[in-house]
Amino acid sequence: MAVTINDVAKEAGVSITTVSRVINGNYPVKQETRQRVEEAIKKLNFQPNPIARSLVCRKTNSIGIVVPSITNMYFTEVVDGIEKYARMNSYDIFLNITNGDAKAEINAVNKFIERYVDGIIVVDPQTENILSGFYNEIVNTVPVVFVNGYHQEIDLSFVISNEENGFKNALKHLNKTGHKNIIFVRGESSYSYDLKENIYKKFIKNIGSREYILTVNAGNSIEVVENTKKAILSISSEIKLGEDFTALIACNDLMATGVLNACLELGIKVPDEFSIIGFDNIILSQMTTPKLSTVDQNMKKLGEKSAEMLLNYIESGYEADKVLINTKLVLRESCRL
Amino acid sequence: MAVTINDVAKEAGVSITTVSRVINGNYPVKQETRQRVEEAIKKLNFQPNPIARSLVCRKTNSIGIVVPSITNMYFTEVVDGIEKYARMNSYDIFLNITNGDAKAEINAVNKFIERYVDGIIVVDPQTENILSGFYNEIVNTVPVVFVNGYHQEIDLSFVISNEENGFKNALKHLNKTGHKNIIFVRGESSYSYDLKENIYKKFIKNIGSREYILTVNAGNSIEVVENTKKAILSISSEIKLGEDFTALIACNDLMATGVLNACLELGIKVPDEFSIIGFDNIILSQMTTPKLSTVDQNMKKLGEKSAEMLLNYIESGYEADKVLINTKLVLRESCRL
DNA sequence: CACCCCTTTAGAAAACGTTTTCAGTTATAT
DNA sequence: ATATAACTGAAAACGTTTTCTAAAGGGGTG
Repeated sequence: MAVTINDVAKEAGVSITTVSRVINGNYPVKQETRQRVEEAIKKLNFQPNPIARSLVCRKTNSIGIVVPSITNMYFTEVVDGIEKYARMNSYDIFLNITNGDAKAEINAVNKFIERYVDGIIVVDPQTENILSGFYNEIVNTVPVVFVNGYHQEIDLSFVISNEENGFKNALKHLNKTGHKNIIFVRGESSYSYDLKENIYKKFIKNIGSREYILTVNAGNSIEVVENTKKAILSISSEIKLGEDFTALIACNDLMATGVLNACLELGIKVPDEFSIIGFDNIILSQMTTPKLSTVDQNMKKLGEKSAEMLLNYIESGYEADKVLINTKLVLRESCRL
Repeated sequence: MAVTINDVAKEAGVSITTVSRVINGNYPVKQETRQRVEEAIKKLNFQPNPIARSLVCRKTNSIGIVVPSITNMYFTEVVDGIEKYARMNSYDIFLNITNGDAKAEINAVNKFIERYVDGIIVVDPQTENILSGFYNEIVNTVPVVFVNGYHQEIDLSFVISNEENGFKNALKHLNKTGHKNIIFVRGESSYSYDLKENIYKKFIKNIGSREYILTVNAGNSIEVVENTKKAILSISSEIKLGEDFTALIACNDLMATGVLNACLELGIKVPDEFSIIGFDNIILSQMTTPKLSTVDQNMKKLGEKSAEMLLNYIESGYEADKVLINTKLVLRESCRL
């Protein structure tokens, strides 16, 4: 069927060894011979079978990426960053979506290992899998890098967004522009939510103002927006938005959008009467009216950086490391300037 | 390093042939022998090397998916559908993002073929690649199915969303709920936009009303929303929204969102003064206030169906075919009911 | 009962398409 | 002349599946 190295060798009148050498250029071949081989390759349009290659070299030039969801604009940008970097460096990528299920995540990783991928990136790993030590074993077999997720005192490789910094800046901005009482909205349970809540509490205590934490039910992207909107609507009788509290900071842009939708429905003017700041800077944040002020996590860079680390590990060996990606407050229209 | 079929054979005291046979169950093996082998496999935790397997069987149990963008909620759901179906049937998926570049699409397909994927799904193929005959050659090598895109008189396999039907229904609904003058907004050039424009024109002529076609510049998702908003804003002096025209139908939900944003800014009440219907039913359409009425394309099903077709081709041989997926008008809050 | 034929079961070896090791020959430099 | 470098090929290796060959067992026939 397909043309093999044997056909080329025959055509050029050399051994397959020589053909292999001119292909890989890792061994001296006489100029004249090389030329003959190259002509044969071109003439027959020969392309080395990567499978045969993989078998002997134990290298597949592929990486696996496991991600909780792909209908989530956050992850989508991370994956985009990974894909671009990987492809630029001629790695192909396998995709596996786990729906945030811990078992599914483990299965995905094991499947990738069986497939002999050269490396694995896990976006937002399940905390229990990190803590169980599962990955500490895996990492002896194949390099793994994680994008975000729980990483305290864990000897694994992470690319982490500097959420503290960005979140603190958002809080500061709100306060600097005259807001004292600021609502905090978070989801049910996640390392990142806890992190932000702690910062929020400390900040509020520092400026001596009133704390208000709203926890909304998780779910898919649509549900997050919906649930947040409902939650805001339901507290709006108990608490006067725009008076008792004049600002709100949300753990992500979906929640912020939900808040915005609630304000629209309640007739509360954003940002004139009420300021909102989201987090992440997903594309949605530029599709609302007013456009959301938010903290840019640079998901694309998170993805690129994780891919860069992974490829380095593949080439030069694995060694646990953590790299921090800066976040940046981006002021748009949903808060005072 | 890893345990091979040889280790198992030695452990069980049989030949590798026998081990292979109990693994694949394609040849009679004495009950007792089988048991011994199975125990050895379990004891050593043997997993056949898929690469060696691929080399001899010429089957990789993987499919390639090429998609213009992954930060586009439309494609994202298609990919989600494909991934789920493929994984359920134990195929792994390779992902390649082309950014809508025709050359990149060709490269992606060629790369996948070099990798010996068992099949390829191309989402929204570039019309020029379809017309050039490129794929008609490819299809002799490996099955390919397309999701949407140009498909007139083309002898290739498509899963197509029945856009005509859904679009017509949306138009009818608008007219039935008292709208006569309806604006049509489309992007620059695409088979699907042309299709809808033709239906629109015919419909408007039929009901004897005034035609107004607004073409907005393409770009990424954010730009589409933005450009549409600007376009609406700029025609709003020339044309009285809510008076001259009381409704609008857009070629996709991003455009519809842009329109909605413009109305919000202009103080035009949706749907009381102005009705909007989008197209696609991407998640964004449920995140706006009011929620967008739209035509559901069931992208997930498009993905699933294309994967189903592809796997059938892989098992039973390729044969060009077209299957139509129904669309459905979903009425929410952005238009009269 | 001996013989033959067929079925069941099993292994040796070839094949898949590469890379790499080993051995060897020729040319070049000292 | 000799050591070294440049160049080449045969064969082993990677880990499977599959083909080919064959032994063992069972049942029917003369």
